[in-house]
Amino acid sequence: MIITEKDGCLILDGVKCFDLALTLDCGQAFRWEEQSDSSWSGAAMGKFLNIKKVGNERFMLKTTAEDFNNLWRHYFDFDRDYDAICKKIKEDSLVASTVEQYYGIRILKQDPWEALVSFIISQQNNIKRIKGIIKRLCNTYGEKICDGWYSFPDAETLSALETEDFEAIGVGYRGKYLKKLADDTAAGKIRLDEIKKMNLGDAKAALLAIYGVGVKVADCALLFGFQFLSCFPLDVWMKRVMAYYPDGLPECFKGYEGIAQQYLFHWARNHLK
DNA sequence: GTCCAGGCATGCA
DNA sequence: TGCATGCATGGA
Repeated sequence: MIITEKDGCLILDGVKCFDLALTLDCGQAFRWEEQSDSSWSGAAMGKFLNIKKVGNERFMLKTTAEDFNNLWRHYFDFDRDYDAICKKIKEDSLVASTVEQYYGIRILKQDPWEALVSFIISQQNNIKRIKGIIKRLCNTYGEKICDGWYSFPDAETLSALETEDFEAIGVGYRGKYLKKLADDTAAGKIRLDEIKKMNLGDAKAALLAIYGVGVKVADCALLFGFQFLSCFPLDVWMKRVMAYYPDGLPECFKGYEGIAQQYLFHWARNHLK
């Protein structure tokens, strides 16, 4: 990947396996919005970013070199060889067809807190409504980053709310989960930074101990927020996909089950309605 | 009107 | 690694 600065923007060349719509709007992150010029705007880690595909393997990012190297490079996992991973998981015939149809899905390295809160909201909910709730949460309780964009509110901020305040932005019965999570995190009873240092088994057990977090929400948080690429979340769509794997997951997924899962998830939502 | 969505806690057997 | 049920909300 070659990085050049131009007119206050960054140009990335040689970026392989990166489709903006498939990566930013595939149900792993909920804050990215496509703009009228087909660029994508979003916020993460307290920063705003606009990114646009401007050529073959070429992208233009409205950000600084400093923020790119400190944050976005890691967020998009640009230093991981996704082509090699795709080649490996394509040893499975169903994944091979999904990768050819939807080539360019990457797993984002999101902030653990944002991922955990987002996937608690996601339970028994649909993606369109999840995005609306999270936008209201950020616009109401986040700090302003730039015109129209707010940070994801931290635990201290949310611990000042009551359950009714969460319900007022449309989270429904999940309000009591968020209230307790915010309180316990702000008080230091839940330490996401410590969970991030654990092995997968311990990290999953720690997340499952949180009120409102079950197996599915824990797996999504671990995959999208704690960088455990071997997690394979089973939601209602993936349970339908599992009919194609009566003998369990193929060996070629090993270590990258979560990436295979995201291709299969996208395929299922489009073909198994 | 009914059904469903990136499910979970609770109570019961 | 039991199973049934209630739960908030809004789009299809």
